[in-house]
Amino acid sequence: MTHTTSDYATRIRRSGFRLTPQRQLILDAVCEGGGHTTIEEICARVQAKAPSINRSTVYRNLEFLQRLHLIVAAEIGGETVYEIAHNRHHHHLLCQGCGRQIEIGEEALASALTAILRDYDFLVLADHLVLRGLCGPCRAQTE
Amino acid sequence: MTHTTSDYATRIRRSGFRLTPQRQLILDAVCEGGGHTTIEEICARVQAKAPSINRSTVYRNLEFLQRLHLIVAAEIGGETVYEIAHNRHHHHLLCQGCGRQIEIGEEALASALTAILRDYDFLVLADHLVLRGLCGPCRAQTE
DNA sequence: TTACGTGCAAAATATTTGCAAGAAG
DNA sequence: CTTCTTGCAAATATTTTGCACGTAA
Repeated sequence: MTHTTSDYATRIRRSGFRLTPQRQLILDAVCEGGGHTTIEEICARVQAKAPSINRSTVYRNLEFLQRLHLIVAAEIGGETVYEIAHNRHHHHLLCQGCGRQIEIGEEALASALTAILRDYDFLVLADHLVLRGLCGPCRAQTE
Repeated sequence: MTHTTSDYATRIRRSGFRLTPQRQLILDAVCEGGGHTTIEEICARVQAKAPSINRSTVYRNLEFLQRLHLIVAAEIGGETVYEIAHNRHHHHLLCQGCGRQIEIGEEALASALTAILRDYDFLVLADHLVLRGLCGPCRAQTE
């Protein structure tokens, strides 16, 4: 969940791009989100530290950081959200009751996806899926 | 995949709302999409038949038809898409190579979701999931 | 006849782009 | 120095809203 700045710095420079304060702050902002973070939240965090940073810079860099696979995007309820890229593929459980996010390894769905490959001749590439539902406490509360 | 107008008409009227030509055309447009249809496609189809129908009417009615559970929405790549509501829960496989859509029953993921309930005490409610990947022919082509 | 719905236009949001000035390497 | 980046502003794109008029039931 944490990111060591130097690592990212190296990867950005190695790719022939520059590590600007803006990029660091945007990366920090995505990281601080813990799980999924919206553009709005990213802008807020970034501009709290450096108000002069423009929205378009945020847009451009979120796309840039995705291209370098330093962050990944997912859709939740029509909204694009971002998080720091893990090496390990994984998915998320998002509780509609309390908003809690649970991260699960890709193995949780692996057998189902294998079955789909077998039954439908279709290779699912979807990493980083968001599955919505209800966690135990919230289900108990609803009943 | 088809919808009998009278059935929908009845359901709309029973709920105390009106069946307008606009609503019929919008419902038809969603239906013609076969699988998932974007707002843009819906507007195009609707306005081909009745150019005077306004975009805002389309927006309003897509929301309206969702409330009545006559259509359902899903997100693909940040875009909201619509389709006629089935009674049967199901998911979609979307080929990133050729754009082909394959519909799969909910049972394809059932065991995985049951395992998630057991392992994480989390009940996944996500019906109508969109899984992206590559179909057989497209995988063969890529290699 | 009576609300429910629609078209229109304008407002509110969200995202993208061109360009000159700034700065990382 | 070089050219990648940024900020700014304007252009686009997308969605929502208010309101008077139209119409389904």
